[in-house]
Amino acid sequence: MQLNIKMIAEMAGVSVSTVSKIMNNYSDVSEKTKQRVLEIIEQTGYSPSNSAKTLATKKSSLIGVIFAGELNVDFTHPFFVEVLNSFKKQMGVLGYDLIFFSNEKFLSSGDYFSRCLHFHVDGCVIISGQKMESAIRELDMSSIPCIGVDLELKGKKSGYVMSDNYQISSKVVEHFYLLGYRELGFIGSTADSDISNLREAGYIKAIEGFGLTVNEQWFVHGEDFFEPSGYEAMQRLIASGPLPKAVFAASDLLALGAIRALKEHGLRIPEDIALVGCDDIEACKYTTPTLTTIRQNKERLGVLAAHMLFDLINNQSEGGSFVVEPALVVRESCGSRKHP
Amino acid sequence: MQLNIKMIAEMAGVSVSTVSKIMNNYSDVSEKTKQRVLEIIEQTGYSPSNSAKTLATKKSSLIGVIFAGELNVDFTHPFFVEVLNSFKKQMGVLGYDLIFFSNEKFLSSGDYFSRCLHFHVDGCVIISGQKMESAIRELDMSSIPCIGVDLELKGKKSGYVMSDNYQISSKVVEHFYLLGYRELGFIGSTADSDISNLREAGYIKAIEGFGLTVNEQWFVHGEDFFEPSGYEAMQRLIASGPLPKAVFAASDLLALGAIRALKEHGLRIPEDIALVGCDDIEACKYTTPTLTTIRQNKERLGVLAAHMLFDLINNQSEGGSFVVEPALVVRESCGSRKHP
DNA sequence: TATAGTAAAGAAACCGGTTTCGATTCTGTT
DNA sequence: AACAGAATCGAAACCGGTTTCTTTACTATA
Repeated sequence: MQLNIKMIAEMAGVSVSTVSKIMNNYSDVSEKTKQRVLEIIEQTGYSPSNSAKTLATKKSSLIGVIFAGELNVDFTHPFFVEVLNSFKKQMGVLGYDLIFFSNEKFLSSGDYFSRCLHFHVDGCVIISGQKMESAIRELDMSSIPCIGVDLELKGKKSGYVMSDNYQISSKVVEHFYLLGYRELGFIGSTADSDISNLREAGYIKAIEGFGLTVNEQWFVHGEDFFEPSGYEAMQRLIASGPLPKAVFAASDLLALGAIRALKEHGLRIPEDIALVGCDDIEACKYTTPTLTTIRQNKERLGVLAAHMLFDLINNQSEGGSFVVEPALVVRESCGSRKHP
Repeated sequence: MQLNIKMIAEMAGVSVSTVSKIMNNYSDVSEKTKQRVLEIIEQTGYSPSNSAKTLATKKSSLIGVIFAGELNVDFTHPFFVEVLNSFKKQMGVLGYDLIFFSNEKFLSSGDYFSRCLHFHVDGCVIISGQKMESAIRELDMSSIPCIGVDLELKGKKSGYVMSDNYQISSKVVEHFYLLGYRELGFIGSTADSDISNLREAGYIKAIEGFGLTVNEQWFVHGEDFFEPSGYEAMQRLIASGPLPKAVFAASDLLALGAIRALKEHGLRIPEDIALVGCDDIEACKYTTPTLTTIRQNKERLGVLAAHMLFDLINNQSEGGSFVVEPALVVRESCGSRKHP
């Protein structure tokens, strides 16, 4: 038989209510009985049933984690997974556990909202590089506290965290500029992605800010943020005529694919073309040449997401957003000498 | 107000019990009322409270996921995370969701068993490259169905999946042998790790099986399975005298670290020393030279783990283990020509 | 000593489901 | 028409907690 509150009450010779009060720090219980009961709880290792507690209080201490968007983003995604890791740690410290919703087909059109109700989650975090689907929109607009990671949630009980994408792009352009590169290209994603669009817009703005001209021929797009798209995009760039001197890829995986394509064509990095990625995933350190990239502070993104969600759950904030400053990580893929 | 079974019952003009019976496929309910109620459920999008259901049935449709061991293994681990991904997908298809236990300090000595009871999980999966801790042992011996990934669980309601580590090693040795390498080294981990020990034992056995001699000077160990340990282990190997002609690293990350050390010393791969890793993580494709490695069928490991756990939960099996066959992935790090 | 006020504890309703068991209605048979 | 048996449905107890409200015991004050 499972240990329950009634058994604890009997062992201590008190009522069930008294035990409950002790576990929830009510004040109307004498110090003496409190100690006695706590000792029994300690000895027996009693832990109250989460279901019963949730049923009674409508609070579950559970945070729902949603990988939104069509496939693609899951535990194997090198960027999100690090944010998630930090988020999980921080949420654990705050006393919450994480529950992951399966988004398999058999779910009625990925109805995240009703799953949140089903599990009585206190809040949830939505991870996605893609534009909003309607199921997410519904959740965003609901009364369930939500935090988006790289996803702009606007609901009254929602917020989001992301890196400063404009600044990402401008740091890249500045780096290129100072090294003497003037003919700049871009590899983005056509996936319905706010992130890609923001980075591209910022990139264009920064180029113009430095008084350079934007050549749209050097702007190509893969269908997502993964390696094969980068390969394929660079193939097109190579095929389409004279190359830019430097290219910014909106993700490291895109850059990795681009490297593969360049190598196949016997082009040297950075002598023939310089390259900067984005995300600073592990693999950047192992390529030849090693990949200059933008480091997003994933740990901080996770911690911020956790704290924002906590505040939202406890009505201590009104939502909003946090933007985290990126950092340029200089490695070998842009060379070091001034270019003509 | 939250939609609940009573409201559905009222709307349909039937009793609560009838609604419950319909949702649980009882037979003593007429087709007519069944259709009427189902229609209302459909329209309203009603989804029964998991807490209430769990409280009443003691089944939660939740699977606990535990990252065991001291830190180190978490969402960012390139191997486990892929197994987990496949596991999650399969478990989703089987109708379960995943809950991740925080293993933060504030938990009384990581008492996984009581957390399982707390959440009424139907079963759990334990992921770890390290030897058993007592908290895991307790869970293993309990009546809660458990599956270990790379962790030998022996309890009556437990099972495990792992790759055939002996075969991993023997495939590597065979590869070395056929390419003409005779002087073989090994980089393992001193972490209390069954995996490292199994691979090392299998490696030695295979070397002897080919009639070669084992030189223990060429067997070095890092303190874990990560890149810095590989770097540091290779440093020691280089410092300690004449090098072997080929080295098997018990993980790709160890191999990556070894590559870094070799490059720093101006040693060429594979001309001066050949290298094989293990796991086939993404990064293998991006190193120079690309890394020959052993591919573990992570997807299959995840699927097997899911099905074993499902059977265990439904009393359709007695536990046991599944061993998955590994495959050699030949890339550039061993060269291709026969060595003298 | 009587009384008011406070501290401590418990009874009971409630959360939203499940499940047993008894009641009622519907068949078909003689 | 009477009745057995099956089909259908609902009442109520239960799961393990929380919380309100009442009761009881104790303390302090006049």
